[in-house]
Amino acid sequence: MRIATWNVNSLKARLPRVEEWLDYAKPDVLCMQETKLSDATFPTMAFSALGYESAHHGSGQWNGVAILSKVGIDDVVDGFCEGIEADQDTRLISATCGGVRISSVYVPNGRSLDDPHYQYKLSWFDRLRSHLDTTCDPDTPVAVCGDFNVAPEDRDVWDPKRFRNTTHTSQAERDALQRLEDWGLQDAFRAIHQEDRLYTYWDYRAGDFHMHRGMRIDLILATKPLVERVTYALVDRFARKGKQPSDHAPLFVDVQ
DNA sequence: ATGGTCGAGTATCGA
Repeated sequence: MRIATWNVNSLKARLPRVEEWLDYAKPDVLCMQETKLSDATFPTMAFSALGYESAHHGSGQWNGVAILSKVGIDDVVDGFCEGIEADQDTRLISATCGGVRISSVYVPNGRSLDDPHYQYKLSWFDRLRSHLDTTCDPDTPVAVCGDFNVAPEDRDVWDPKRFRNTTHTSQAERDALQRLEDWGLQDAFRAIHQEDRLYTYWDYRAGDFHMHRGMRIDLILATKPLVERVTYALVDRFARKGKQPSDHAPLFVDVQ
């Protein structure tokens, strides 16, 4: 089973590239973020034509998350579960696919350390942890996939010095990510790859992609019973090249 | 040393 995640940065702008990628990468499950679509404009038929069932949670213009699946898509939940303060944005959708509880997450960017969105980001992480506490069991297969807008370690950004006193690398953000790992999630990509300079996001500006100036902020976090089944993991840099790419590359893991 | 691009929508904001 191949589980993938991709921040597509507008599914309207990206649909041809997503269709192309589904055709050759053949994921069983694809989590998408930043669809920037309402549920009414989500291209359900385009994906069903390729053999995928889908679930989308979006309000249009900003954010928006989706799950595509060839292995079933059951018990869909939009956003945080009951009992947790509702999110102002559409950043989380969860479903059970092929026996795995899958979430597609788009963690708030944070903007800057003194911006209210930074506190929103930290609060969002804590609510995600509470959501997992309430809805999932770390002794079962769970995958939380998406754009976390946090580089877990300094080696996950191209130049750590440039990221001091900015979002994506601050201790509070990394602590929030660690609390998800404390619950029972592991970085499935790192289970396979220990090398540096492996990124998932490159700014459109300044030729950052070609200069290898990237960040590893898209993650597949998996519980122990799932991460033990991972046989292969890849960031598909090919999808960041060519015509009208997203600024993120897709990431996937294969599980036995 | 700084900024360099996209995509939202159609002036700027967000990333």
